[in-house]
Formats: sequence, C-alpha cells, structure tokens
Amino acid sequence: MAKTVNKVILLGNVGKDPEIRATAGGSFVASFSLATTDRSKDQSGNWTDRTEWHNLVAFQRTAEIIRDYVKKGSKLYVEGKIQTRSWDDKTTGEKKYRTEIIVNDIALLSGRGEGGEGGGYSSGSSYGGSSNYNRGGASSYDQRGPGGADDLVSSTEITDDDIPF
Amino acid sequence: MAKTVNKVILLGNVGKDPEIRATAGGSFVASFSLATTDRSKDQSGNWTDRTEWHNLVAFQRTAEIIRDYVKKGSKLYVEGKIQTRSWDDKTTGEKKYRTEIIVNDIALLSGRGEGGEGGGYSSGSSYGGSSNYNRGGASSYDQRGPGGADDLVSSTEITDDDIPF
Amino acid sequence: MAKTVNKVILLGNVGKDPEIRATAGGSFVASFSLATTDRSKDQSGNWTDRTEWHNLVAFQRTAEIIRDYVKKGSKLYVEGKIQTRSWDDKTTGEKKYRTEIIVNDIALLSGRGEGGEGGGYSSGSSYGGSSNYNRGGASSYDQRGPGGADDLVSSTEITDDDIPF
Amino acid sequence: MAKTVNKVILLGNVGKDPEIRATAGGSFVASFSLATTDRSKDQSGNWTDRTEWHNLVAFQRTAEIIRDYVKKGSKLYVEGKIQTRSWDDKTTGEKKYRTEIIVNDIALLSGRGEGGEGGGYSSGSSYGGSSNYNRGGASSYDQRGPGGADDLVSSTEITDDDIPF
DNA sequence: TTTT
DNA sequence: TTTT
Repeated sequence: MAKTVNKVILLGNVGKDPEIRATAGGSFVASFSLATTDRSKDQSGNWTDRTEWHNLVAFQRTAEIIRDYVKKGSKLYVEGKIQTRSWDDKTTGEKKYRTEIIVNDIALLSGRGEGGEGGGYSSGSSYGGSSNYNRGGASSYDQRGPGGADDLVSSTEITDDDIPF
Repeated sequence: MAKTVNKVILLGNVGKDPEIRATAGGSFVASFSLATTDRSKDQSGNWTDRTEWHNLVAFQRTAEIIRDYVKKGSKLYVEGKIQTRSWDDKTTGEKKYRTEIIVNDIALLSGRGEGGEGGGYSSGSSYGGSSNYNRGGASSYDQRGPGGADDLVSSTEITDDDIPF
Repeated sequence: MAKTVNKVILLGNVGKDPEIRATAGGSFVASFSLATTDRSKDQSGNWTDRTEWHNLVAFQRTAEIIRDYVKKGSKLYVEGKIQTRSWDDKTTGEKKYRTEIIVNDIALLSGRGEGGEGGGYSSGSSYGGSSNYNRGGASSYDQRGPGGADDLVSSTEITDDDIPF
Repeated sequence: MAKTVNKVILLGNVGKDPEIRATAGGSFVASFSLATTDRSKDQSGNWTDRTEWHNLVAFQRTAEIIRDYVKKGSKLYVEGKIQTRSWDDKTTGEKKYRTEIIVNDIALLSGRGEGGEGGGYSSGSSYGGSSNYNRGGASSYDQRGPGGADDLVSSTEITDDDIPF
C-alpha cells in the first residue's frame, strides 16, 4: 500500500540516441532526454510554445528495450517517478542538483522506420566503447532461443513477429 | 488537442509553511515543498525509505487556497507538470537548474486541525513583510461579500460554510 | 480545488470510425470505442491477452478534431473521466448501466496515412445521414480563414502546415 | 513494455463497508464502491454536483489491507484499471455489462477513527458467513507472529507499530 | 451508498 | 523540511 504518490506521465519525442551503460552486475541503464511542448499564452495574449526537456533513466529490461528500439526522434509514452540527485561540486564546492525521471514503463509510439534520421532498429553498427552498448544487440527480453538477434539482423524481411513485445 | 503530455501526480506532506508572494498585477504565487517517500529494496535486500522533496509552485486562485489552507505537515494531492528553469550563476558563471512542479490542481487531504503543530487555518498573525502574505487573509476565492476574512477570524465557531470550497 | 479525483488515462486503438452527432445548439459530440490490451498470467501460468473496449464520448472542439482526424485503427492517447449513465429499459423495466469515458483531451499518435484501411484524413465522402457528420469538413478549430477545408482536399501535397494543431 | 495504457486514478469516499470474499485458494477479494463528485455548470449556468459511484475490486494483499483498514466513509486514493465484465442474463437472455475498477494500489487517507460512524479498525465482530470475512481478522500482511489479530483486539492502546504498513 |  |  502506498503512503505517498510520485507519478509522472510523459508523452514526447526523444532528443538524442539513448546512452546505454552496463553495470558491473551485467544489468543495463539507459539515459536519454525527452521533449514535451507546452502551449500557453504569454502576457501579450499570444500563444507561445515552450519545450521542456526531461532527463530519463531506465533500468534492466526496460533499458534493453530502449537500447534496441528507441532512438533520436522516437515518440514515447513514459510512466515513471521524479527523483532529484544532489552532490557537491568538486571544484566550486557548491551543492548541485539534477532531477531525473526514473522510468517504470514505456510504450513505443513510433513505428519501425519512423522517428529518426538514423539507421533502422537493428543497425548492427558499434561504437566500440567499453561500456557503451548499441541497439541491435541480443536482448535478454528476446526469448526466441538460439538464433535470436542474428536472425533479426539477417532476415530479409522483418515482420511484427520479430519484435519481441 | 495535446501533441505531448507532461503530467505529474503527487500525494505527500508539505515540508514547511508555504511562501506566498504577490505579483505587481495583484496575483498570487505560492511556493512550497512536498515530500513523497519511496520504499525500495537496497542491495542487501533490506527495505529502505527514500524521501523525495519536490518544489511546487502554484498561481492565482490555487495560490490563494494554499495560502489559506495549507501549512507545514498538510497532506496534499497535487496535479501538475514538470518545469525546469535555468540561469547563469552570477558569481561562478555556471549554468544552474531548478526543477519545479507547476501546480494545476490540488486536493486538501488534511482536515482542519490536522497537519501541523502550528495554529489553525486562521492564525491571524502577520509577518509584516511587504510582499509576503499570510494565511487567514481575505481571498478572492472567498465570495461571501463584506466582512470576509475578518469574520473568519472573529467568529467564535468556524463551520463548514466558512470554508470557501 | 478538487475535493475528489476521477481521472482516466488510455492509450489504445480506435475500434471503428467515430460517430459524430450535432446538438441542437450546433455543438458536436463524438462517440467511439477504444481498445486496450492487458497481458496477464492465467491460472496455468501462461500469458494471455485480454482486450478491453472503452466507450468514449467527446464534446465540442475535441469532437471536431476527432471527426476530422480520427478513424478506425487510429492510435490515440486520451485523458478523461469515468461516468456511468443509467436508465430503465422500456421493455423489460430493468435498470441498465453504461459506463463511458468523458474525454477531456487527446493526442493523436497515428501519422497521416496510418491507422485504418479507409480513406485518408480528408475523404470528402459523405454519409448523407441527417445528424451524422463526416471527417474532412470545415472545423471551427481550423482557423485558416477562407479556403479552409477545400484547400485541404484539393491541395496536391498536404504539408504539416495544413494540419490545424 | 506496454503497448497500450489503461490507467485510472480515483480519490474519493467509500460508500459502504467493503465486502470481503475468500477464494478457494485462500486468497482474498475485496469489493466496494467509491464516490467521486464532479462540479460542473448546467445549462442555466449554475454549478451542480454530480456524484459518480465506482465499483472497485481488489485482490490478495490489497484486499486484506482493505478488509482491515477501509470502511464506510474512508477517504481513499486508488490506482487501477478499467475492466468491463459481460454475461447473459439468465431470465431475460439479455447481454449485461458491469464496469469495474481493478485496484492496483491504494493510499489510505483517513486517519484511524476517521471515516465512518462504525467501530474502529478492529471491531472484532463477525458476520458468521461462510465466505464472508470481517475487518480485524488475521492478515497475511501482519507479520508479528503468534498472537496476531488477537493482540490487535485486546491491546489496551493501539500504537502505530500495530499498523502493518 | 460516501463526503464537505 | 514532511509524514507514519
């Protein structure tokens, strides 16, 4: 039973390709930004748009789905909670804050091919970074057994059945 | 019609008496903090609580209701949206950020008398600050006509009809 | 200020082309169904999908947007509230209930061309029904002045600027 | 990952003491109604209140908390989803529908002693029905070991430590 | 059937 | 800085 509630619902577009890190324990963390746009009237009575950028962080299975299917421009529905981390800046000694949305669940609203100028869902390219992972890799969410991700890359035609959710 | 969604739902307790400011135009702004508590398992598998402090800002009529009925300890349901303001620190020149919840609607969950060690809903005390307002003052939400706030303070018994919502 | 909260958030697909009715006062009402799908484990531990059909009702400007841009298959984000109407069945005398979602806001998640086997967003066809209106007509939400909807139909290439939201 | 969203947020008052049933497997089901009130303007421009009654159903641990702590008049925050069951009426043969909110989580907003004219949280009374359970009974959520519910009833003073959440 |  |  909840004693308090801290709930966020966002629907917007991803600003850049997500950054994926692996933890020592082999789990994944995805970080990315999401833009929402508010239309409101200014003092002069004119409608103006204000874009809000949210810092999102996702873990584990959700991070893997993001790694594999979310890229710059993707339209996403997100449920999560607000969390603010604070630390003391090493140089200035100042208290610093960063507010992030801890993602609980997402719904992908961009079809394949939509949502970004980059490659498709399985680009096969690799950054080569040590703890930087790339979409298109095998996901623990993919439970099709041997063949898994390779099939995803090599199949001549990708059907809906190839998408593991 | 919305193109994007930026929605926050919070239920928690107010950390301090809200700060109320008046704008040049005679409108009100209420600023206050709200605590939510998350229970999660740490690495050792023990349940630990983490308290999250949210910075809330409310305007106009909602600010007046907050001025009049919300105080330290009040339990509150809040709907709003996330907004991050940024500015350049004058001394260090650094970019600074502050994330706030812009309040759209609230529901007061503390009965009168609950939610704080301080006085009741109409303390009658005054800070004397130039643009700092105190609960118990006349509210534009109070539409009882002449007598308004004074009656609220002087009446021997406050009934439900005295609460303007 | 709210005393209670009755809030619904849905994201799903429209089951049929919406029905549009006009009120005596010249306002519009849109009725349509929206499907959401729940994945849960049955008694045997197998994942099963259950589709839930929601009856949605929208009014005024939102109804017009739905008339003009929503059709069978459209993916939609909806905010609203739950409302149950009841009446006595004329033949059996029984009390009957119908629960509907009163739509407050929507976000269209299907691009143009997506979301339905039917015509595009501006079919130009007409049912001819007395109080049955068709997408593609001039909308009070369309504020492009003279030319409005006709341009929408006749233009050789529809750009984003043609979509009035 | 979600493909669709079906989410309900309610904050209101419980209409009657919840009904608790036990399943053959020893699990619990709680059924109760919750009222929300909408204030809207009627045709004449007057504010009118409309009370909406929601049928809620909770399972397992949540059902036990409801059994033990929720009663007529309790103020409750609820998260859940909409579900409509249908069946064929045995006598008339008609299709019948009942829309219910399947409860995922609750937050109790009535303090002990608040929210109902009836007894306290541990009335100790029993209906005697075979599959009808009463608040105050032993809960699997209560992990105080031997003594459990009896202690709850017989203790001269109930402290916060007696509440298992 | 609740609540204020 | 809240609350239980």
